[in-house]
Amino acid sequence: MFAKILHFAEQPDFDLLVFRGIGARAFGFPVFPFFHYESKQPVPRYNPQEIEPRWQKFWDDQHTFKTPEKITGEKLYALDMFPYPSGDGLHVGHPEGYTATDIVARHARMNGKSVLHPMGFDAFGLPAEEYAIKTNTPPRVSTEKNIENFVRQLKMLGFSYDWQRQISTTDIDYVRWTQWIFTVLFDTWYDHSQKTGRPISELPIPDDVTAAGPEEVRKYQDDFRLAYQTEALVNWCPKLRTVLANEEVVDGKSEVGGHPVVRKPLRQWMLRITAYADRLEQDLADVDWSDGIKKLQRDWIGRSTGAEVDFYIGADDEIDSWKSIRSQKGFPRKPGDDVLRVYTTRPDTLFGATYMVIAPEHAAVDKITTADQKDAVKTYVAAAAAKSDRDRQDDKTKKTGVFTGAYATNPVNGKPVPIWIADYVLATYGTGAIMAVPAHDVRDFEFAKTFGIDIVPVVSPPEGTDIDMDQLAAGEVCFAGQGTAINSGEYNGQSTAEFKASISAALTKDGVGNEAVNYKLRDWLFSRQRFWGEPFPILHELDQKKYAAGEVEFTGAVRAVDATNLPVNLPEIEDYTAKPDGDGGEYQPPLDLADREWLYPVIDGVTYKRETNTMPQWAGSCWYYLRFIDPKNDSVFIDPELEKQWMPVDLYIGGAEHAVLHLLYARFWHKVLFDRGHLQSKEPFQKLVNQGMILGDVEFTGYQDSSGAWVSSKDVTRDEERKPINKAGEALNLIKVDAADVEKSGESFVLKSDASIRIDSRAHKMSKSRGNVVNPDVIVKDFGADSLRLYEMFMGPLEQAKPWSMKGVSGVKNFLDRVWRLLVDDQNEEALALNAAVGDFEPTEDQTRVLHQTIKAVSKDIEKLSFNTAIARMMEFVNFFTKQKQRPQSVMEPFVLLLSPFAPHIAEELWRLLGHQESLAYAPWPRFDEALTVESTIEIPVQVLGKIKSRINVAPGTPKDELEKLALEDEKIAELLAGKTIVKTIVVPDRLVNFVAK
RNA sequence: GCUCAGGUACGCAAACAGGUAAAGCGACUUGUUUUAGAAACAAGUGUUUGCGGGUUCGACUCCCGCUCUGAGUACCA
Repeated sequence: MFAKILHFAEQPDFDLLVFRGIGARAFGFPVFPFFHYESKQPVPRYNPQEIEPRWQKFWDDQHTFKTPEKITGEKLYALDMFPYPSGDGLHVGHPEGYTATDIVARHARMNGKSVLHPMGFDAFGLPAEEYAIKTNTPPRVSTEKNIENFVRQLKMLGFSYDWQRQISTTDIDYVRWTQWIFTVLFDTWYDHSQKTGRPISELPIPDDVTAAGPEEVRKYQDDFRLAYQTEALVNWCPKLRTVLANEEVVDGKSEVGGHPVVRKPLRQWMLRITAYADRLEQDLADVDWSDGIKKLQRDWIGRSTGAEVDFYIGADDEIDSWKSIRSQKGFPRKPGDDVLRVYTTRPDTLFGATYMVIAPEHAAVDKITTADQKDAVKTYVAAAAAKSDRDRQDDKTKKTGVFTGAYATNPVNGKPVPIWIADYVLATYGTGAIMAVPAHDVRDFEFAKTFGIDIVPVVSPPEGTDIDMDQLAAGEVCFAGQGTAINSGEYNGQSTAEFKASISAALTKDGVGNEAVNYKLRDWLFSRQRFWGEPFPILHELDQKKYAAGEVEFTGAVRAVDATNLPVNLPEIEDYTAKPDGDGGEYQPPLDLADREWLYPVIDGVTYKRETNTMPQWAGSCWYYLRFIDPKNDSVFIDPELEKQWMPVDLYIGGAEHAVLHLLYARFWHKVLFDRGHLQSKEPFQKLVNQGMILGDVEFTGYQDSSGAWVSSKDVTRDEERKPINKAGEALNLIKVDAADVEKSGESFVLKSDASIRIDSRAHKMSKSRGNVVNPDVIVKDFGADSLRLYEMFMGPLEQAKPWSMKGVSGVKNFLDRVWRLLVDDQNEEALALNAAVGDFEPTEDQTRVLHQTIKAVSKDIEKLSFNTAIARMMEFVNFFTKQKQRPQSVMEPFVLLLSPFAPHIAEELWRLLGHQESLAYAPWPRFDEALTVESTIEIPVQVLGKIKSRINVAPGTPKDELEKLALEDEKIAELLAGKTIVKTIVVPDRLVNFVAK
């Protein structure tokens, strides 16, 4: 490659500066010479730089891809996961999914379907705000600039979006409806008995609450809303000055920027997604997603069933009265002060519960701790609070804990069990307390071993398990599986399943337990202390007297902004770099910098303070697919009639990184809106496909020690910071090795100069720091948009991760060049003219067959989203017809149509050359005739004992007995079978003949 | 540790309700033509499907075990 470049650079008429600028310096990879066509040269050579912008302008001017007003016939809603418009512009990963949906959309239009294919931008979020803080530029300004750049790049790739429908989550008009949906969530409670979300006004209020007055009623209602506030222990990132969702914290550090995260209590808005957990899980059955993604979502929801059980911790002499009250009144909704409530999936092991553990953050910690344990507990709890999630994780195998000094009573046998505090119990799951059964739970087992607590086996393993019964009885091993009950009084002998059922019934009868369901899924922490997000449409009532006196104090009452007063715009901020501080030196969100007029609105004479948290970036992406259907409506968020017509999304393509959160959140909102009668579709995304990641070009990496000697990669390990070290523990240097200096040896690569040195070969994720990022702008400039589209589809299966290869791009460019020459007279320098070989010929039988085979294969492959094979079939077509002296126009035309969804610009250009004045965007998709795809003769193998010995030529569809006869007549076969007896003959028509002979 | 995906030529890949292994692209070799260089055109090279076993007339495809790679996840009681 370098030789070429130098050669080129020596040319006096070659623009060296341009070359250097685009190539080696700016982007760090070689540039292929053929993009430097002189554009003065009019037409004969394929020149995407001239063709592509021309057709893009044509489509734009003609509104070619405008969504039809009314659906006629079938509809297709093809949707891409809209991008965050970062300042870096489009990444080559974006066009992969976008090209796939574009092919499907274009193909559907040609099949007469009504197509909705929109694009928009998910434009709230941290980077714009970080940029604002750094440069004091309003985020809206930089965001709009970035969107403009994204639109330019997307148009440059020739996607058939209906640009009239472009939206951004930051549009004031869009924010209005995002806020409106929040008010719906705020106004909704989940009725578990009817399994639906209902207006808060329909929430039944218990009499004692009503009697306590309107204030109590309000609090009761607030407890049930899908959007509610809580004082939550949050992941606080001091550097980013915001709270992060659990999902945004990776290894105790912020996902964005990698800053340390600590835990801190703060008032937060939460969304009660857990109320919908069951429906989110069950309705997965109705959608057409891969099993992998469904499983991912199911695991994330993490439904488990078991029982809640109360352990008595009150005064010993009152236990009998407690028991009798419980057996009369039953299991209360909220546990009282006299019990510790636990959640367990194994109520059948209750007899083996030899101690209890509560989380360090559990509310009962202070209450139950005895005087002599106070100091130890205090120390432990403080240490646990200071520990990051990362630290807790690292110590996972080492169990820590402290005894509270208190005991509870085991409800099944009345035995006292000690109560411990340990951080292996999570405050946020179940009830934050567990009954510990060390004989049958690995974690409890480790803990009990560490602290010398009794281990009582109560489940005998079934036969066939390699658990030693003696060891189990001695408390030396732990068995977590199912089996038969022992040491469990009257329950002895029951199987785990029977026991679960019978004990649950007994606990319920005594009022000390209840069946319960739990989820790993937690409620969604929905507020951020940031500027660049949707403001909450929420007003906090102020104490009016104190406000008049200049003090700000909340009454606790909260109301939503009336729909007529939406949107709540973000206030103008003068200094984005300022850090607002509250009265007590507490950190305040940036919106507290707003002027008083914005901050303290007066409604009906009452002064409120606006909520100054903002929504997370997920909010806008939760419903954008609905707005695309009706983007300009200013009376509702979507016209129900249009929603009915277009929903659900028929094909949704995007990165696997959104397989869990975005999809779960969007489905949740969708279901709430459905329950409240605003939507008619139950699920938003019918078919979902995750594209694989595009990795950088394959790199070879070797290792050298400090003396510069090579170290084979099999002798390299990683230290704690994942830096490479050799066996002696010395740090090693990573050395990039040129592909020319390595060769394959067995399964791995070795240095050519020293075959004992193994070299790592791997394609890495594209990243700025690695310097292997490929910029789509450059590819379009060098090869054209059609080549980029075609290459990204040709690399391999859509869902698979694949490495980028510049040589591959030139391969598909070469294909398009061949397509061009197939139809264009490249000798004619004067004007664009048809190749002389193309004409009004009658196609030969072979030509017809190749055409129909190609139509068939390409059509099927598009339906299967198997674009790489579709392209391969078109390459075969071109290889065949390049050799044909006569290329019938009636064959060339359908081929151009087949190519058009993949490479629309060149196809439009050739379509026009073939004499059509209209765009081919709505030309009917070519049909094939099955009969014409059949070969006149086929060659089939003849096997003896499963080994191929000969081949015979027959007409397709030759019947079995005929085939057998022909095979037997074959000379070689006859020779081989001579003197042997045929035991069995297998004949598969059109496939093979196999003789089993002895 | 667990879950999932995957291992086919030098690289990317195709075929898999079991039936001619390598379609297609790149790489490589040779030739033709044109050439300042590239390009174009033509012909050709390569291996038996990660390893071991099983089922079968027949296994890349199904089953069992192992191994390697990648992704996700992490005490969820």
